[in-house]
Amino acid sequence: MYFCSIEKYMTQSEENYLKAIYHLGRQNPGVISTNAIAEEMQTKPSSVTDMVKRLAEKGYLNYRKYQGVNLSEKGRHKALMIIRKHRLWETFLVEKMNFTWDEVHEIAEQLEHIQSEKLIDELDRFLSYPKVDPHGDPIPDRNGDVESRNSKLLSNLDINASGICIGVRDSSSSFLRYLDKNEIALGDRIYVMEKEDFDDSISVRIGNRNLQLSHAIASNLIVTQELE
Amino acid sequence: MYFCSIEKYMTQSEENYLKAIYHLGRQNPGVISTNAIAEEMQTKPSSVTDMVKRLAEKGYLNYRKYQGVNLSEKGRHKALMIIRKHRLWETFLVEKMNFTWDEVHEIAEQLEHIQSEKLIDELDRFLSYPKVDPHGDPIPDRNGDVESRNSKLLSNLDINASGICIGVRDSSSSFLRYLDKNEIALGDRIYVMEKEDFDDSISVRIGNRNLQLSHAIASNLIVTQELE
DNA sequence: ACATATTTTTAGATTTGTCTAAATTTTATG
DNA sequence: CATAAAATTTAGACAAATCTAAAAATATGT
Repeated sequence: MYFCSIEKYMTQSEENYLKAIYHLGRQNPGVISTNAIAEEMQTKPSSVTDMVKRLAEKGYLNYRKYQGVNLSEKGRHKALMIIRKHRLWETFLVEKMNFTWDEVHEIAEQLEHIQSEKLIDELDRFLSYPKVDPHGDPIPDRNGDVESRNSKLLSNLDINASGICIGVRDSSSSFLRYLDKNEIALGDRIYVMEKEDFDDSISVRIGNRNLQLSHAIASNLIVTQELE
Repeated sequence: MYFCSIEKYMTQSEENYLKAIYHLGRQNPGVISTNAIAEEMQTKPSSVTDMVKRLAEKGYLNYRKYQGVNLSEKGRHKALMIIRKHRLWETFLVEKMNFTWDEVHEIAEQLEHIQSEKLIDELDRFLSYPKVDPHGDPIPDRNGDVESRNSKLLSNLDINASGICIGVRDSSSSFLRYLDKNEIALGDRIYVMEKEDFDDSISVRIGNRNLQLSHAIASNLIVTQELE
């Protein structure tokens, strides 16, 4: 458990960098490069260097010149708290405000910077302590603990295997709208019937429908690891 | 009705100035001085001049050098939309998030800058279209219309008159906590028994209790105008 | 009315977060 | 291993929002 010292608020920009660095670290454990952060943040490497120095000075990052960065324990905890806020707000927007799962990201990007621990804990209670957000991403608890799940990408399932769809790797609205259009939803059981070597597309069965999914689609659907 | 052109978002600072100018205009109709804005915003007159110029350039204010400012129709509408958001969020915090009326102001100051018309309209629906916020302040509707009410300050009621407490002029947490401690709440009927010339304090009856209220208190309680 | 006080504005500096362009360090290649 | 390529950092500039100090305009008092 991380104990918080009394400290000044971070700026929104600082919070956004921390979140980006956290996400990059999940995708690709180890040290994170300046260029990777710049791409993730849609900014220039020189801007990243400046910000990284500031965050390192404040103790959120471990940084060695030319060697890339790593979240410190303090930075990891802070990033998890921002992600907790983001995902709780997304859940709120879908569950209570009649938003669809492809509409919530941008607004949650704004709401995640609201500073009030009490508000977030009350929101959590109000939503009955949800474990995952509308995209299936796990919501960290108030201590920063995240429930880990056995999961795989649909594209990695073998023929004749099946899994329950529990999340999306890409939560862009275009991908989400594709899933809506093809009536693929979280909770659906997906059975892999065939895999095409040439383009890595797969034939699946969902309910009583057969669908052909491209690799781009299948590699962005997260399913439970189920032993057959 | 005001028709909105497609326009860039305002910064939070710009929004805060607009809101301050709106409030100053209500307190004291006519032209608003640079110094008054500086005091309201807890900043320096030179900073106000800079901002006022920008807001005037963007069409939110009428400004003549050395002559003070006025909200334009566009500025008034924008200010009302910010106030609508502020008061809806305050209502949300009290009604759904278990906040007390003295805790909500600062968080609503953050939330009022969230940019999403749909979110605000959904929030309005979710709260069943409230007419007033937890402090009794009226909530503008989505067109910027505010329900006007006949109201008076308690300190202006005559002896033997009575009124229903419908709002507070000062919503600082110290004043609100004073009211809580003395069990004075919105909706209470207050009967004026006596007025003391010397210090303008008044004796009132609320329910079956007699209370002595200083002028500072009585002049911050808003009551309905009731004819006897 | 005229000198003085007050208010308001301008000019120049500061901070945050960004940029471009140039310099430096690391990595890759022949 | 030397040199080219790529990645990273530095230096200097800019916009937003603020400040201080000085200048300009307006208001006030006798």
